[in-house]
Amino acid sequence: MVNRAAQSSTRARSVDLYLHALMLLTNHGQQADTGDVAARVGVSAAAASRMLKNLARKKLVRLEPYQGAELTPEGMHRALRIVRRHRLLEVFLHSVMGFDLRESHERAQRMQPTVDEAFEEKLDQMLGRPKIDPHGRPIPARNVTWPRLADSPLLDLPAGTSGRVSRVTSEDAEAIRYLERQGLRAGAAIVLESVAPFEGPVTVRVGRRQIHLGRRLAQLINVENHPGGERPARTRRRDSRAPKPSD
Amino acid sequence: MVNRAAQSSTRARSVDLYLHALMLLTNHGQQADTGDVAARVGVSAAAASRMLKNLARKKLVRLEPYQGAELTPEGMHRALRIVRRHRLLEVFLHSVMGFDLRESHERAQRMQPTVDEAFEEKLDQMLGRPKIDPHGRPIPARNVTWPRLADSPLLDLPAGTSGRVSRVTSEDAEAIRYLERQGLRAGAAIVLESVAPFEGPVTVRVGRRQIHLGRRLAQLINVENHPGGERPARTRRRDSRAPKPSD
DNA sequence: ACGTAATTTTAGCCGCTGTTAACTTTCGCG
DNA sequence: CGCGAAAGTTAACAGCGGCTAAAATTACGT
Repeated sequence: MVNRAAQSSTRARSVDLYLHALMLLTNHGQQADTGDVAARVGVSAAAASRMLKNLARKKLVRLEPYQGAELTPEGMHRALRIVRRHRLLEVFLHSVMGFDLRESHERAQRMQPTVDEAFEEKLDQMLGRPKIDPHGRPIPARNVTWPRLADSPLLDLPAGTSGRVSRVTSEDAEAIRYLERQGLRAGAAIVLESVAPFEGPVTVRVGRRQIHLGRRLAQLINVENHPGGERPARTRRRDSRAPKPSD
Repeated sequence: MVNRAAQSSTRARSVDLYLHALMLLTNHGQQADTGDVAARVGVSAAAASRMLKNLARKKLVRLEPYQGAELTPEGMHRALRIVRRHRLLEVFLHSVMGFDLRESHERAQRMQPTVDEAFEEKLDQMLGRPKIDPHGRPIPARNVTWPRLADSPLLDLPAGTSGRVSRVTSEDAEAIRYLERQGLRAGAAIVLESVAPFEGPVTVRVGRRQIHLGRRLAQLINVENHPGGERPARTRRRDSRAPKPSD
């Protein structure tokens, strides 16, 4: 009748936001500076500065005052778990609940602290152990490593290659939507017809349409690998509709 | 790129816990006293006392110091919305995610603050607008009123009546499980054979089994109404498996 | 009826995380 | 090279919500 023990954990929420932000800001090797972190988390620079110091004290972050911060291996591990949960939530919110990308992101943010081991596992299972989120970004695996995705950036391929779009990865909803309207969505058959030199436009064929894209947009497109010369015939990915992410 | 506005609400969580507790403790008319509230929410009496004062200041609760408290109409309204969300979450967690009753309850508690209008509606929709939670308790309707349930407590019926179990309502998981094992679960055909006088045992028939129940257990059972003399043939309710609630 | 036990309330404290305002460090440019 | 703006850090404060301890109130048994 008494229901102690029911209240428990909504503890340690905001730490997660900072780790998540750091992960995204530093995953290409650089350090993240306080301002960027603050902006990403949505708090004042003062708050971010202090939190970074806390995280440093907890050995989750290596901090060089006035210079920047980066995750320690320990912090990286924690952050990957957070990213995994966040992206699983996004898949759920988008594909199952039907929220658009922006809303899915925001709700995932809010729901994050309610996800624990068990929930994460059931969610993963229920969603069919997705490898990518609704933005086309990879979802860290259960062992908290990045999954091997069987695709490559379109621009890494030689002209003439044909394949199937695996995902369109961008934080800019407009960009995704534009490509979407051109038929460039996950699953679409595509032929890379030419790549103009000097950062010039890229020409691709989608169905019977020929499309010219700037490098920035072309960069967003990934195509499935088809190791030998076989037809691209693998299972098709989740589609990515709707607007504005940022994750 | 900056993602302000993403952080927003996990605000005002614990208030909800107190309102929920008050709703349950007072819904039979009585006042709730501080100790009960504290126990239910799982905090010290001091914490509960102060929170009750806050709620009184906000006009959500009418408080007689040292005596007890009850919800104002406004508070009742808020509480009903909370209960609605809690129970929808329980249905989701139990029926869709597969958590047992106890876990569903605890998780619902934690997830509560992440549910807003839109989420509530999608959830309700996705679950087929359930009228009862996994404990057999009614889920307040969208307009925040108790739903009319087409059933009656078994003990309100005259001996000889037959019907179909609509729900077994209890906070005691053991009780539910015991009845479960006797075949007394939602959907089961049941005949009320006799009710012994002087608070004596109740005899029911389930299938070809005859079962004798104490009044306390018998009280938990509700049977569907079948207005005229028609066979009970309505759509079967969700089943209620698993253990320990408290909600 | 009265004193003691139980309950409730108040007071004071803590930790967390946000803010603004002042101070410090860095860095680019004249 | 030095200076001022920009970026980062520290300080002081706020509000929430928990806790314990002490004070206040109520309630009950003899």
